[in-house]
Amino acid sequence: MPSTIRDVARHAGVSIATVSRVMRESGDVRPDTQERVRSSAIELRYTPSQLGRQLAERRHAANGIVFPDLSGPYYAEVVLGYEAVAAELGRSVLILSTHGRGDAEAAVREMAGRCDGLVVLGRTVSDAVVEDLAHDGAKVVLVARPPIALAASAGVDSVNAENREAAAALTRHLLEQGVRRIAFVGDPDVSPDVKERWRGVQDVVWESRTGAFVQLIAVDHLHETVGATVAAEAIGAHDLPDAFVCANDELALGLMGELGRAGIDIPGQVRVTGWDDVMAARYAGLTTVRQPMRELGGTAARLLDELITGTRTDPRHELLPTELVVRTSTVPRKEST
Amino acid sequence: MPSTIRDVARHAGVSIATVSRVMRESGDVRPDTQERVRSSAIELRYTPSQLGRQLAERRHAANGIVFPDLSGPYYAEVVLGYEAVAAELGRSVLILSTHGRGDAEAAVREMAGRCDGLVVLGRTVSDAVVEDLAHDGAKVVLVARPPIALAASAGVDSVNAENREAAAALTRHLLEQGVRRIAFVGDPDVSPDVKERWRGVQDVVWESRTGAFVQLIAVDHLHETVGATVAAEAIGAHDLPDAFVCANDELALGLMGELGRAGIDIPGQVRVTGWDDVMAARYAGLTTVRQPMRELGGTAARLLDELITGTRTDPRHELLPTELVVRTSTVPRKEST
DNA sequence: TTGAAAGCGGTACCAG
DNA sequence: CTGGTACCGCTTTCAA
Repeated sequence: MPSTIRDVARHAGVSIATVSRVMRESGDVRPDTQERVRSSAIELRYTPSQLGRQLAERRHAANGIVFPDLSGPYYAEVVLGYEAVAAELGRSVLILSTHGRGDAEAAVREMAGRCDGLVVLGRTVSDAVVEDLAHDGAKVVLVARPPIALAASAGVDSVNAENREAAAALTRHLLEQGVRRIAFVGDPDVSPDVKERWRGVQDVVWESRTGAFVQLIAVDHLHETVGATVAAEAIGAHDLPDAFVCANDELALGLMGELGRAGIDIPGQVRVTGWDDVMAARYAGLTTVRQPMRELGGTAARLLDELITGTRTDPRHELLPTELVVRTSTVPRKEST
Repeated sequence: MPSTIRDVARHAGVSIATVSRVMRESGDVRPDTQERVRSSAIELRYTPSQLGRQLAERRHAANGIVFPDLSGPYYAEVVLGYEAVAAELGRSVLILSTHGRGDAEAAVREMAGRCDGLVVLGRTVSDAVVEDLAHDGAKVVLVARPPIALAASAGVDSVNAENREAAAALTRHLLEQGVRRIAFVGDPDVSPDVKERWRGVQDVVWESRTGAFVQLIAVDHLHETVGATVAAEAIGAHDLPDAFVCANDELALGLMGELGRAGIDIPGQVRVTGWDDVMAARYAGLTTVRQPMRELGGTAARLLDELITGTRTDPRHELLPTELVVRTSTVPRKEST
């Protein structure tokens, strides 16, 4: 239906080679010929087929990003940051949410075949798959997921937000508030990030010599409802810790809601912390750790571009700083934002 | 670098036609030949090139989605709903955020050349561009944007959330609370959705015969900070209406924050409403209107698929229901979620 | 400066 | 059931 390079060539009375040269502004073409081709192209509403072009150039000028899902601001922001930079670098962006689906691996491979490189976020596919892709020549950048160590995986970059030290800072903050018994809510095995946070908490608790201790409430899903359930159980068992350290804000917010309904005072009777600093955290007065989500995506896009263009070949691993945000869920109100 | 269909053909001692047949499970191939080809393919780590395939089939098996940006849950959810259904239908998803960029039109055209059809969200590109794309054979579905009327634009579907009636319901709710002076915050010209909401409010105010009236505070951007500014100005001018009806939740939340800091009681002295029902709205007790964001995206994906596969040719326009969510920003607390 | 032609990696028709 | 081959639409030598 749309016109092809041959249509234009015929119309302008030149060869397809010349049309190609004009369209991509490569090679020398006499101005008047150029003009003729241009007007023919316009008249015929000609747009070079991306497919033909890509096949000939053996490149997609597109890259992908794989994430677990897009609910909650976290991944959305990362994707946004990624898209912004990728667009700036002149590349299209393909997205793929593995969500619950079991066919994640196949889907990711499919996607890999459609782009020059991709970013893999968190727990979406196994390291084995990533290595395999890299082995097949795909350029890969890992985000919110520890670097792959294997020698074979040279050329796989990674970008992460600092977790362990931030968790430590958060924990120190709690200990300063007199907290001794901490309950960590979240499953360290569900995501590498959570594992790091869990470690950071343990680090401080152990070395603090304050008699503080931490228990693990390993909930596999990180939703509001799960948080509410955890709170309800703790309340029912008359077993409130001094502080709930939650793996993310949603969890913490759900938990706070339930505690509030039960008439339990925060931070008087129990303190609560989250992670991510989503918008709702501010309105709920939730102490949390802010991550540079946008930058995570943007940095990944840059690294990926370097890998694709071959500007750099040695793997690189970035660690972006995070920030503790203290609010009224851990410190009695005085002034807060 | 990766092996091609010819490599496999040679290795298996067959023709490329046979390899193609085996790979796509079309045509009849003797089992043992099939087996031979399969093992060759595996041995050579052969994956059919998407590009070659797409070019030959003259289809991308991908569709795009264009949105203003991804901050805030609204577009993120729509995109998520879209991706989920598209994946289910076996199509890859390309995203494009026009954000502030001025080259939106070029970017969208680029994208159109990479997929079989696309969804255009809200205020991203002009109707003229959309019509042009459609004219060039692109399949288009509009979301959060009124249908295009022009005859030439046959084949452009649309999906929208109900705005006017919901705004009317919201307004009636306010009038029942004794509200007479309403300030509508948001620019009806900034988005078609906002315009509809503005109309819905006017509808009720005019026909109510209660002496109620509404003034328009046309802010062009819909951020928290803008909301805070509007509130600050109203406070400074000692000019508080009975209710602020905001074009979205962010705006309303920013406004509430400022009012709260000024010691003004909500809903005692002034009522506030938002739109979208973002997570923070619940924690802030904000009365708002919930939109089926996920469904907007999902429905768009389905319509688009019908257009692409040619299952349907006549244009279709869906209107999805919305729901008024009353919270404490308009009704003094008793019980709330 | 321009054109002819050889790919890029598949699909699918037509013989055999 | 299988092979030969003509495309799909564009890029890029190589000559003229």
